[in-house]
Amino acid sequence: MARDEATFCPASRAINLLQEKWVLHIVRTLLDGPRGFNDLSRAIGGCNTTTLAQRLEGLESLGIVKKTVHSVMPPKTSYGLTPRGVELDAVIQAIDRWARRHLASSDGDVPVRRGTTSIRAGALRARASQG
Amino acid sequence: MARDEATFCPASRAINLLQEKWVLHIVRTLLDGPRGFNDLSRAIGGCNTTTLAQRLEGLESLGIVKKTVHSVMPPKTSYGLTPRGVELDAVIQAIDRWARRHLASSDGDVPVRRGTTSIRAGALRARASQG
DNA sequence: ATAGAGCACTCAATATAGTCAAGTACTTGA
DNA sequence: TCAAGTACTTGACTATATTGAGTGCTCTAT
Repeated sequence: MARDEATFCPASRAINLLQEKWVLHIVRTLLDGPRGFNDLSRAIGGCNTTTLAQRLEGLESLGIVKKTVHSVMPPKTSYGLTPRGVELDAVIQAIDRWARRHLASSDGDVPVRRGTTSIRAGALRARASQG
Repeated sequence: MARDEATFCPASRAINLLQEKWVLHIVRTLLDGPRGFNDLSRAIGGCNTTTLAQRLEGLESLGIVKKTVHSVMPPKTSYGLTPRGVELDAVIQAIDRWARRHLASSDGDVPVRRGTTSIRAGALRARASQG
């Protein structure tokens, strides 16, 4: 899209948002219910706390995630989805359906070294060419 | 997800794929029909040719994009979606529906400096707090 | 009382991913 | 011959993500 479309087209802006690393993972995990910071971190796995804190702050500022600090001792935090966030369920489900159809039969031992599965040229080529 | 889930859960792997920068933009653009390299680059906008070439190669290796070299003079290349790629339409449409509901009313002048809209802490906070 | 563990982060350094500007090698048309 | 279009590639640079450690709190066990 041109600069104009990037800024004015809602779909483009949503894509820009969802393509941020870990955002979809966070939403997917939170769809199962609210979680504390470390709990969420473990559930997602692979995403370090620095990045997670950044993403959570960003998502909160967009009204997708709601941070709640419980006034108990010790003070506990929980992150949950707002109604706006819950509606991303449709996106996650569409991804899930696509994945079941097209990724389910692949073998599982993707050579992930760090971070997540990358599609950088060559990384998955040998593997993908099997299917 | 734990290392196991990251590798074995199809949805997680699909998310890892779709969160790669520009992948969703490429798919969305190609949904309208095949395009040549420069044409696609212009249509997406913002994505430089280096990254585009990498993404295209990765997506091709995953059977989502099909590269066709036409034997004309000068030789023209066109990138189109495979059936597997076309099925991502459901994901794009889900994103589009969500975007229309939640992003449409926002003002358009998102402070994009380079690349795409970032949700890094603070970048959109002031803006998002308006809605 | 002190140690160890869990919570929710933050920081600085480093690694990786993405971008920019330019260049390659080709053909077409003026 | 020159400018422009095709489809990329290269190298330098920058933005972003990750690592590993550390902070300050509380709770439980010894």
